[in-house]
Amino acid sequence: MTSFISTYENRVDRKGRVSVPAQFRDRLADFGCRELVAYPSPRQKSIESLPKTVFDKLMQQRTDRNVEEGEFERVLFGDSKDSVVETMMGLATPLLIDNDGRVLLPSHLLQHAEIDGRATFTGRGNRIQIWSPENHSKQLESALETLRNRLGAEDGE
Amino acid sequence: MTSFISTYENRVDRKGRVSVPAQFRDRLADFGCRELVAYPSPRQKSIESLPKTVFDKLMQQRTDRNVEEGEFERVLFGDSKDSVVETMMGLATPLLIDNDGRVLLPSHLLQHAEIDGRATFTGRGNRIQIWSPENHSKQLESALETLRNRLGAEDGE
DNA sequence: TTGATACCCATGAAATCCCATGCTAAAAAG
DNA sequence: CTTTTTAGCATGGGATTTCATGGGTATCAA
Repeated sequence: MTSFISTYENRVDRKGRVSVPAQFRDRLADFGCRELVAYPSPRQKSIESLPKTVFDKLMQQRTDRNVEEGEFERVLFGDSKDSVVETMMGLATPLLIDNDGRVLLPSHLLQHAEIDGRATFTGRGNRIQIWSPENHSKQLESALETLRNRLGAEDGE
Repeated sequence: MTSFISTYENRVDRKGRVSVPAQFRDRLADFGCRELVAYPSPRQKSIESLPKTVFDKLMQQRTDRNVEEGEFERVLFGDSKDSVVETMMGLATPLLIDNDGRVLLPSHLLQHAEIDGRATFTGRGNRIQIWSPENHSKQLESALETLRNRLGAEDGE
């Protein structure tokens, strides 16, 4: 299946609208999907998002498994181990893509990601991350640093 | 199994277009592929690229498996162990080959590889590298130097 | 009514398509 | 063996389409 790759920077207008990069919209269309589900990243100052169809599928599997296994308490009250995931569900927001290919980013997500004026969309395989350009650069720089260390600095060229 | 070999130097026009060498296009056709995925080499001032079909296959292995297995947190937030791979996904760009056999090189890749006016395509088996002619010569020279040292300067000339 | 959101259209810039040209190397003709 | 054709390919430029973006208007709820 197709995956989300590459990085794009788009403008957030005064109404809070941003164009989802056309490349990503095309990938979404492969899923038969015009909607994202977005939630704050717990570790980073970024927004994570999934195609709604993928998100729904995950939820379904999770529920089914608990029901099948007769985990009544877990179905009724949840599982303390999963509290992180369940917390995220409360924070998750569906992002409907309009006819012009734009979404409206809710303010709590904008605040979490410190986005103001410009937003960087970056592909993560089956996810899409949304950053402020500044925070994205920082993150990328440190990730590359880690990568270089891991590969080991060979020829300087 | 077909592979990319040999080296070609082509012109980058003012729109940022470059012809992909016909030899390489033919190899791509063997993969049933009219598209490359390009990303900066972390160690060198060059662009690395793979046939999109090959890249997709790689990604698919790690991407879809998590979804199938319902690995919740991993799908939602990614896996810190895989951060290197995810970083590369953000840096990767699809390069669509047009009807004239050309691709449009995005500016961040041109900058990374210090390409301006001319580009050197060089086969690396299953990959294609793209260099500025100058950096490519240097790299080649030092690679040969390394090779000579390794083999030892035994036989006279 | 007011504020927020969805829908519609206009615009400029950038990416893509399409066609013409010229170069080079191989093939054909003398 | 030399000269002439031919075909494949890289390259340039103009035309066309895609895309991001801004603004106006309709719709709905508080």
